[in-house]
Amino acid sequence: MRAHAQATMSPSASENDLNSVSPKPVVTRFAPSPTGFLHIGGARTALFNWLYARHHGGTFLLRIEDTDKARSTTAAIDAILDGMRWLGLDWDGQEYYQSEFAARHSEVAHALLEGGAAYRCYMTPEELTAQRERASAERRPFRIVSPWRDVSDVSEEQTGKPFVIRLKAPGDGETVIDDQVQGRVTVQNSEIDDFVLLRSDGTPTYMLAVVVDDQDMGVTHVIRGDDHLNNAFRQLCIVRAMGWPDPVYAHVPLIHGPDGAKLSKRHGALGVDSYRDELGLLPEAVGNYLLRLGWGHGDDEIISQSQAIDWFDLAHVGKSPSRFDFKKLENLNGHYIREADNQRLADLIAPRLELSEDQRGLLVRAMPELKARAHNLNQLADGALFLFATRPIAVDQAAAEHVAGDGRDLLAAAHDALAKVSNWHAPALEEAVRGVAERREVKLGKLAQPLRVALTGQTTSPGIFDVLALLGREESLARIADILVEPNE
RNA sequence: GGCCCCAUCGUCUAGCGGUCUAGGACGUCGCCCUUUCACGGCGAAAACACGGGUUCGAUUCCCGUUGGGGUCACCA
Repeated sequence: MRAHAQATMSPSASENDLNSVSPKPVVTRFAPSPTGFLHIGGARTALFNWLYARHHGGTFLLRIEDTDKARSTTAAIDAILDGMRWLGLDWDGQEYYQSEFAARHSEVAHALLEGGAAYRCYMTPEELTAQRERASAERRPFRIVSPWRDVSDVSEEQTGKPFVIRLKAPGDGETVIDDQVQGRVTVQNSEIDDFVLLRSDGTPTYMLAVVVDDQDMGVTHVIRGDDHLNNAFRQLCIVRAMGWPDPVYAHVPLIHGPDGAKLSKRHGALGVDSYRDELGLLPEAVGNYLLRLGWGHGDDEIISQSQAIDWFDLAHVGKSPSRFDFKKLENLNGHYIREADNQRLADLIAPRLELSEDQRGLLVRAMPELKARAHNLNQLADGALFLFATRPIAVDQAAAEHVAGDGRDLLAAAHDALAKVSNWHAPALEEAVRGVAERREVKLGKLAQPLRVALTGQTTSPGIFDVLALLGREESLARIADILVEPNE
């Protein structure tokens, strides 16, 4: 699989033991399976686990559930780690890889077997499907009934055949989980079937692996997606059969697409890497959005990561699924772009603009004007394009009309006035341009638009005086002159 | 279909029996600011799914209906 420092499965976060007095220290974990990118729902689960641990001064662990070797890839693992780092979700210690604990999983399965809480089941796949089909034909719920459940002595001929180890489910009574998000949930034990612990090839199933790993890693709080709530009852059977302490469960509702159905590729469900690279979002915006999706703190909307750590709790996590609203995410992103450091933003978009050092300087200087207008980094980069365009600059079709007719005359007048400005800064430039407008008895807008088109090639841009100042005297006058000499097409 | 869960403006949510003629945010629509676009400011439309209870009093508690979601593998 993958080389990494040995992750010791030391029970509990022993480092904290001396400091914590009565309640046991909180240990949470995020346990993604590396079969794809870190999707947005996973990111939120990770965020909640991280926040809960940090809020309680506990430990946040990361475990890669790579037991399905056929579907797990190192590229997916890297994408997950990368996504978490980007979101600022640092995990404690080395990440764990579930595949490395197969022996331990098997050991527990056999312990269960010895203790009589599990049994070898020799049913063939054919027998299984036959049973399943019979159930659906009779329109009754399928629950496996293995003839091997209570067989004590197995014939020698049989023992040579392949078998799986199944848990002996309780059968009667009921199991209750006090879920920190969903509340008290009760399930009749008759609903819980004899699920597989160890496959016929000796590998552990997910159901077994999670429980064993959570126990060995000292996980106290299992915070995960709602889709695992049903599993929790089965997992609890293993926990109790082993005599281990129940973990605290918190099942967070899933994120849905705009149409209310589970978020999927159809909705453009993306990896967090796409939120960064393709959508041009800032990690603080994505984090803030994810936090507020399904959790609230009064009327607060803009919440920093440290505030989130202070405020986060499971009690205020909503119980119903929430829909993903991209508009709100982008609005938040606009806010964080405006808040962001100019140099940082310039560094973020410089690569896609392919700038020289000098040009980077200009970009930083222009940033206060540029960032006020962008909701994502793509818009930010687009907005900066005019600064680095080479003359004669291209003029948008729609913009061209502003530099024809009257506009052209005004532009000529502006050019002359600007050429006389000695102190090339916004205030002086404004004075000169306004002077022209007054003499020609036109509103400033009549002059500003042609000027904007000549300087940027577009009808929208930062304030025109800032544009002039940013571009500099020589470049500005040249761009205006270009328009004046070039006959309009 | 069985089991489990959920239900406040279009969306995210506040509300934890009277403070609700239901608050905030995004989005939408006006107006203001203004050289364009944004930003910002002001304002508007917009919700307690329905029906029964409990209670002096229900958005808040209980039951049912409807609607939505999750889950039913030798996948995780």
